Amino acid sequence: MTDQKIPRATAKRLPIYYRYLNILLDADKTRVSSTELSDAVKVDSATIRRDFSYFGALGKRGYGYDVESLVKFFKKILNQDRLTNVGLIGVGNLGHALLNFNFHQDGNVRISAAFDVNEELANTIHSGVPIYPMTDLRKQLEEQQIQVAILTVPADVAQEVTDDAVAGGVKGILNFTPLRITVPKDVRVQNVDLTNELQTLIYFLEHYNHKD
Amino acid sequence: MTDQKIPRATAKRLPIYYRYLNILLDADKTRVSSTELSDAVKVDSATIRRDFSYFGALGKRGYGYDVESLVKFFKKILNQDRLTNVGLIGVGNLGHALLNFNFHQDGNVRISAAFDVNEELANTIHSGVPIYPMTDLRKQLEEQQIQVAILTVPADVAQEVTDDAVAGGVKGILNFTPLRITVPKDVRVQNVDLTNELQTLIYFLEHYNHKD
DNA sequence: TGATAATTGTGAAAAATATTTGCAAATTCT
DNA sequence: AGAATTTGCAAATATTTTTCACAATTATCA
Repeated sequence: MTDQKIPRATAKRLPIYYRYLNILLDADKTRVSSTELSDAVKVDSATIRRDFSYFGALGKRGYGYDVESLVKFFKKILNQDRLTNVGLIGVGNLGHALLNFNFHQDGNVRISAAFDVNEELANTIHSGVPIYPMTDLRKQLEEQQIQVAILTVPADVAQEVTDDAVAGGVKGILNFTPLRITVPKDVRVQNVDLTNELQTLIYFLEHYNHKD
Repeated sequence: MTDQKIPRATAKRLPIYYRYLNILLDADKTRVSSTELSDAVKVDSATIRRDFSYFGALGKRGYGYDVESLVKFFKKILNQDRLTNVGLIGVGNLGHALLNFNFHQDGNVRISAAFDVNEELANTIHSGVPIYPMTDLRKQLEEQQIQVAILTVPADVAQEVTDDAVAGGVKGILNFTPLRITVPKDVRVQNVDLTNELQTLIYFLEHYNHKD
């Protein structure tokens, strides 16, 4: 919104930087150069400087970057400074695992509500997260002002559930279904298609014998 | 190996094409044109033809593509025609879910062995998959000729486990740990960093108000 | 203090990747 | 046979990402 468009490639590296910077912070390092970072995260130092530069001048020439302020900066950029509540839609196999999955290693993302069609699951609490019936999806999302949803429902209901979630105010969806859901253009979808990932992996395996 | 390098963007679209072609097949459609496909999968028809052309001349001018042979062809390309055995390393939350996860909707991928350090888990069977102690990792991978592994271990042991798996002959790793593991260049790693995906999603959410 | 070394930030070039155009060639359809 | 389709593909274009290269700035040390 405020800042200009950051390249997708850069955005994807931000969490990687952030993670390593935190390690440095824990190790009480006060400064770090792009070259040092480069070694650790396996990204060319020029690329790192370029990436950082999209956010302005974060470093000091002849010195490098101050670890603490860099962490603080990225914490803000990556919304790690406040809790983001996330809804989990579909408590099957995968959904269940994600309930237990420790998303908030660095303490910013929390699944605060889950939904399932299964009446028996509904109104119980799993891993500290209340599970609501699917019929309450929209209402609960609205009430709890949840803007991010993880979609782990069967493919055949993916679209209708999505529509419902969007109606409930969701603006970002982490989509684990193999379906390419359709959403209004102000809603962002990030697809995580595990089957697809495996297939692509196997494809490359069979057809090339090298990394890239 | 045999075929030349296919662009990553193309490779990622293959499963999408494949999925839709199967739908056509089920609906007893015998032919399809790139234009028709285009509508369905939301990819420009020229791009589709370009994509297909990497694999040779699959269609007939003036006619289009024969659905059945196309499906057959992609089935082979995507290794859907034979079972790929996969090892699951680390039966924690996520690992457990993946054991149950129906990877082989179209019947080609099967987790045939799982591994965990937990002595109590080892030597039991979960969801029909035998769980071996981590100490047997290399041996079992070798014996069962497993070339693909799903890595769902804690980050702090990710690298050593990887080394072990690679020693056991693994050529492809679906890496769920947040660590960027180091492997020989003939081993391919596909990273699935859920925390990262969520963070990136949230980042885009906060910073742009449009899809792309 | 002044010289030397380190390091950023960034314009511009280069490289990599991906899409689109345009059309000859082949095929079908009537 | 002639019109209408539709592929396959070379080449052009567009987009995205990385890298180069160096002035500007700051730190460090003799």
